[in-house]
Amino acid sequence: MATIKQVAAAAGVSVATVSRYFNTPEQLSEQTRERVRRAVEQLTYYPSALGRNLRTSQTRKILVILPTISNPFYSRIITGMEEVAEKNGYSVLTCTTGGNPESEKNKLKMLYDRFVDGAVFFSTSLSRRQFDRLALEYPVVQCCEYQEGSAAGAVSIDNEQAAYEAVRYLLELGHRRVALVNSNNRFESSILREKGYRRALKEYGLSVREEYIRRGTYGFHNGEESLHHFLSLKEPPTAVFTVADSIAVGVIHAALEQGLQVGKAYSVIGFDDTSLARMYRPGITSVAQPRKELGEAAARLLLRRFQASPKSGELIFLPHRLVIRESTEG
Amino acid sequence: MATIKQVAAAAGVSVATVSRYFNTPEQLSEQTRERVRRAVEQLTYYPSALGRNLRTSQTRKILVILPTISNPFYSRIITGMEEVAEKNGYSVLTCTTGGNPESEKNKLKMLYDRFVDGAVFFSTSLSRRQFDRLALEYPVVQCCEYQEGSAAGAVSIDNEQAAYEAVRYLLELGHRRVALVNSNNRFESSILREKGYRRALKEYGLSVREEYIRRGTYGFHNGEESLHHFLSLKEPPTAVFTVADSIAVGVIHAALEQGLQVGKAYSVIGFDDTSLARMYRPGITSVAQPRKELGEAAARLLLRRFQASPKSGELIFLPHRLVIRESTEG
DNA sequence: TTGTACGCGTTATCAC
DNA sequence: GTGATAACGCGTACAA
Repeated sequence: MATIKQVAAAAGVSVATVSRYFNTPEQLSEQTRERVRRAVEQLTYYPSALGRNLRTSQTRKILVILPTISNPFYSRIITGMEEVAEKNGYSVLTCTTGGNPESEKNKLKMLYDRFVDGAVFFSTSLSRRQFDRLALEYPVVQCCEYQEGSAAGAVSIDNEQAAYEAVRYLLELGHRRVALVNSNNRFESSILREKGYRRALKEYGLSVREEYIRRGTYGFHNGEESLHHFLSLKEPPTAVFTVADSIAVGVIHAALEQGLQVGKAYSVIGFDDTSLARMYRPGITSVAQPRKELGEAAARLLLRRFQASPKSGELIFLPHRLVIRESTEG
Repeated sequence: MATIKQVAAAAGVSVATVSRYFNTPEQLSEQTRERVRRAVEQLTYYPSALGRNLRTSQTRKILVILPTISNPFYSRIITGMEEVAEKNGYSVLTCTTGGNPESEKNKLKMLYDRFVDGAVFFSTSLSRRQFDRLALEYPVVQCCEYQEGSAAGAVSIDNEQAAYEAVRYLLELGHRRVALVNSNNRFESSILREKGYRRALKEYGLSVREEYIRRGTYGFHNGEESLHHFLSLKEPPTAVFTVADSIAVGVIHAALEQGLQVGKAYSVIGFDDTSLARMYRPGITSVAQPRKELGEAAARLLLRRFQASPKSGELIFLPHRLVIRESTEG
């Protein structure tokens, strides 16, 4: 690897001039520029980020911390972030925690040791307190989740309202026995979606039956098992609202196997409107989040924190919408 | 941000001692260790990667360059890489190119400027020549794809044989009009899978009909459109081998809409055995790759290159297997 | 327009 | 066991 020194020597100029060649080439005379150009080419020199980062004390890198990349939901969000980031001279790096707190702690080190300038979190296994402290010290924002009152900004849809509307739609369809398959984590989104579910029932004068509420993973199996559980009840529900398309697929899959007619008579709603919802048969009615916009907003929020220090955690809500398909219409 | 100097001053020791506190604490006396510990805590000091990386001229980071994370296929591969990497003190960072050559070039800068120690490629938009040059200069390996004779090592399944076996399975089922829906890129995997397809037909004394071969994206739509094309032929195929589960879903979706009985009579095979193949109805017969093992092997390959310089590109093949489901059995 | 010289935060070498 | 000090590669005042 060639260093700036070697290039300077080869070009017969000072290292400062070589540095200028890359950073403010217009300051150089045509001649010098050419001489440096040749030396650079000759030695195939490329300026080291190691030196530059140390000198400027920034890396121009943003870390996105994901629970997993197995969920295609994240893809477009990240694309959105990237577009905004690159437009501002930043690169986006992603890493996954697998939902493992240990692993997450490990990734945080990149923030502590300044390997990246800031980070975007989705879900986090940090406690509210821990995350608050983190947000106070490092540029950090949340996407699709948020801790109220944290110094970290956040971008999200209104999960309570979204769930409310989804369930209301089922009620409008005539269903009176509506179940919920939630996730068993303590994420704000899960709590809020359950809240929305309860509000809709209440509004229709229906009481919440605890046996209609299931909590588990975001996996396919959670859906399957939940359906079997529901069918084992004396009064099985006739509609199911789930907090993920993958769960909805599990529910529908199992329902069809049991000979249920999934559609208007037996309705199922998913969440996130992933490609799964579109491709499955029947197509799955699902709550769509504005993914690209979520990513863009999150990136902008983070970039803003690089400039000014946090006034207080800015909270941005973006609109969701219910995409109707055959799983509630067929 | 506290620096090592400030900590040294606060603890009344030299910076060297503070450094030792983090790197070789056993070298310090109980006393000193305690004094440093207190100073570190007091100032909430955390060693900067910027300084360390410069000094050691390594970052202990591996970059994984993906076309997209929307394909759940990659998830377990990356998990495998991470396990091996972390066990060796490396972290895995991923970034996506969206298949965009421009974007890929951008990510390569992280390699050039030593922001990461090495990289794992899946598909690449670099030409063979370009990739070869890259591999000569930087620690780089390929996963699931490979360029024969490149200095970069690679881990992959035997795509030709895998495709051959899949198609042979369709032939054994009695099909004589077997179509292929390939991708339209020039990746080695696509070329080899087509080769395998042709070999199987040949072995059964069947001629390859060009109208039975379609090339497009890995998307759902490619499958749908391909099926419609096939049905427009005078002699439509009765079985379709596709190079991705998402394509297979498109084919099946469209086929069912056309009233075809997908199963033994009209068979479809996918590739990669993603969760999609398991969850779709009918379940999709698919060629499974040993994902975790692919990731582990790729990581090991890269780590080895960090030690010794490339003898020549090592090529590792891992076993695939055909997972039979209803789309060829129902 | 160009060069000199310092410092960014760390680790490694060499003394003591 | 501990301290000085010289790198690492770069950017940027400041001087020329």
